[in-house]
Amino acid sequence: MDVTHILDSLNNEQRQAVTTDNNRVLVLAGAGSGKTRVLVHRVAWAIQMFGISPYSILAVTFTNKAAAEMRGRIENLLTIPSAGLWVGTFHGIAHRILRAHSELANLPKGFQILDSDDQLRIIKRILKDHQIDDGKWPAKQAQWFINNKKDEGLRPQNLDSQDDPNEAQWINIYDLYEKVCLQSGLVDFAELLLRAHEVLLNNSEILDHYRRRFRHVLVDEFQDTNSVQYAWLRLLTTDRNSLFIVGDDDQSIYGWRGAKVENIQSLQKDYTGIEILRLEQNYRSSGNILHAANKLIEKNPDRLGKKLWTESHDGDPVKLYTAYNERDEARFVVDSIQQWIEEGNCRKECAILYRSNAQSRVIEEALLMENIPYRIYGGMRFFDRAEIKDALAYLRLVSNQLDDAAFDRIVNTPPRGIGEKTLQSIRAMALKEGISFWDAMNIIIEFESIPARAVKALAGFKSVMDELIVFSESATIDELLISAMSQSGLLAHYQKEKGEKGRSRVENLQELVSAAKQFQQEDEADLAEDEEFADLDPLSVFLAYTALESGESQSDPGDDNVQLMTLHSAKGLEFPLVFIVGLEEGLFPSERSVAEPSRLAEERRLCYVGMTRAEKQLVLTTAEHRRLYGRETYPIPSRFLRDIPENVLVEVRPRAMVSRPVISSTSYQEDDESADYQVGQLVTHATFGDGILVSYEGSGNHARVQVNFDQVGMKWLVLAYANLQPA
DNA sequence: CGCGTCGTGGTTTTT
DNA sequence: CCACGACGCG
Repeated sequence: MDVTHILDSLNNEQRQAVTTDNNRVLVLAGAGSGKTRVLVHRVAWAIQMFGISPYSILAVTFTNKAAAEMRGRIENLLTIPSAGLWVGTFHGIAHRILRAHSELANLPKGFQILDSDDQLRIIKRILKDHQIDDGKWPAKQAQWFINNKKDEGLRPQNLDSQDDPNEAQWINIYDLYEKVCLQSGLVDFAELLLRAHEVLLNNSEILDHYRRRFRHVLVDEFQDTNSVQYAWLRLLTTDRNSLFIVGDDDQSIYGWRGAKVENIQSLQKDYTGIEILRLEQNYRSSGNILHAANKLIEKNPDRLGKKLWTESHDGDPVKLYTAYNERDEARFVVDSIQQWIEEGNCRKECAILYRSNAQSRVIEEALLMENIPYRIYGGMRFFDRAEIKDALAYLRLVSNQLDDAAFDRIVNTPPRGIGEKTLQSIRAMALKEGISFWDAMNIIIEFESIPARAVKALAGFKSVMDELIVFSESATIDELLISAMSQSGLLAHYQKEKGEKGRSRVENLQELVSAAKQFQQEDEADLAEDEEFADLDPLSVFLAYTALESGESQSDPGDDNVQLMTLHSAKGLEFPLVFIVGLEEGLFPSERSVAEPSRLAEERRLCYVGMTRAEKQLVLTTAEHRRLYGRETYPIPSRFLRDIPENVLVEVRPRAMVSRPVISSTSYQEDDESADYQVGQLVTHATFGDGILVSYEGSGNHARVQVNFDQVGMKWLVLAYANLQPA
């Protein structure tokens, strides 16, 4: 078979990784070195060259987006069908395993997935039910505690409070939470992984089955794996399985949510003879940008060591702009983008990256002012919207009447006269008898143990649900959804809601119906292709899909928008022009990380990730004043700026205007003609009156100043004509 | 039950 | 500063 097309486009390092005979491989791949490419080609190589069945391959990533991309690229390379190939996220695969072996996992057949929102609600309810003081044990923190322990593979019974009553209470909450989930047939995200691991661990036939099936396991973004995920991989791969791992310790930015970079070291210990290959040639950034990023990351201790190089030219130096304040910073970024566009480039080639979401606001305002369209990444997921979750909760309760979380959500949504009092009776009975809310409701209706009006309201709800349950036997998912939305009055409820908000909610509900329809046609068929999953209940599978998939697949890449996102969400992306804003101590690195070396190192990696997103131009900004939480702050420039060598960094703000030099510098010197004016200075204009000079651009006769006038607000003036007088 | 007021807290995010 | 959640009133 001709396999040259698989190798043709690869460099030597990449080719070596793709074709190595070793069945344990760790590829340390720097940013922009083609790491996913290597993984994809390795799969194609194995299939086409050695005739390995796609059936025996498991490729794992972290996000649905990455998994979809990987699958697409593999299919493009292959000349044969990829049937049976498992490409997915850790969570998706764990979920499939649990569905296939729900009895062994001790889960009801129609178990459902709990998203973090539902999880928090359940915890809040537990705290209420058991009169635990929310002030001393906040629900958010309990959630964090539980998820952390699960990520570490720890159950309540594995935990020891060491006689610390505080700790004992956390463990107690965790324990109560587990019982509620189990009783309701609910599984949270961390539980998916942990329970799948336990199923494999405790059932040797199942474990053997998957070990034999997945002879070839490949993992992308390995530096993001947590303890359970690693244990899971360990369990699945014996010395008869091949393991191909791609990762970059310098891009580990998720330590705060349980990711363990140390897993890369463990790998070398646990898999003897593992071959380590490095991909160091970068195909993304021009020389100066890469050099700056290399120098920055060099400052981190305990790196596995990698030095990226490129064949491309030096390109532009990295630019640094010291803004007067956050609005000046935003204005500078927007001006630069306008200039970029005037030079004939696209808006979508520009990305503005920030450390925290709150920073986007000022930038948005500046973009709006200039009518530049933009898109913010990482907002709310489609399936997380309240109206969508309401509609889905009806389906969840239809599918599984034990689901107390779903019951709780919709019993009075839309409002139907079931108040707090009635709910209290239901909860109290459920808690006392150890039964579900649904069953408790039925008993209360039967014995009419509450006021007649409340009984009537409950009975109304029950009859809607009963009808839906009957209808679900014969209906498709989209039919059931339409029926649920109209019978319950949910659609009418949102249709009544006035304004833009109500309109978009109704639209979203309609969108949900089409998503269900589409799912029924496509995804379900995909799953049935695998005989192990052919007999799954379609409704449960659809509901799981809505929990695991963000629903953002239909983004419109065609639109030419400036891209705004956090540094975290920029990972894996690339843009010709990148701005990283807010490079100030306390903001980036964030205040909460500076005291701890390991967290500081992670911040530095985050900065490295941001910088290596840039292809042609990288612009960094820092502000001398920043309004933060309503207070004016005077931050000092980020330490990361000092790590960038001067010979690749250019300050684009005239020196005369910098009230405090950021970087001692041989960089770029404007003539000092206009040094009469300082930012912050009071000035007077013949028609506008008094104001404060807040910002400055250019030099000499072309210089423009921005003045905030007491009477007329912010104005841009050309210094040469403005005839300003110091006030 | 819906709306208004007061109070508080406020990295990063995927599944 | 501003967004969101907890309370209380009509």
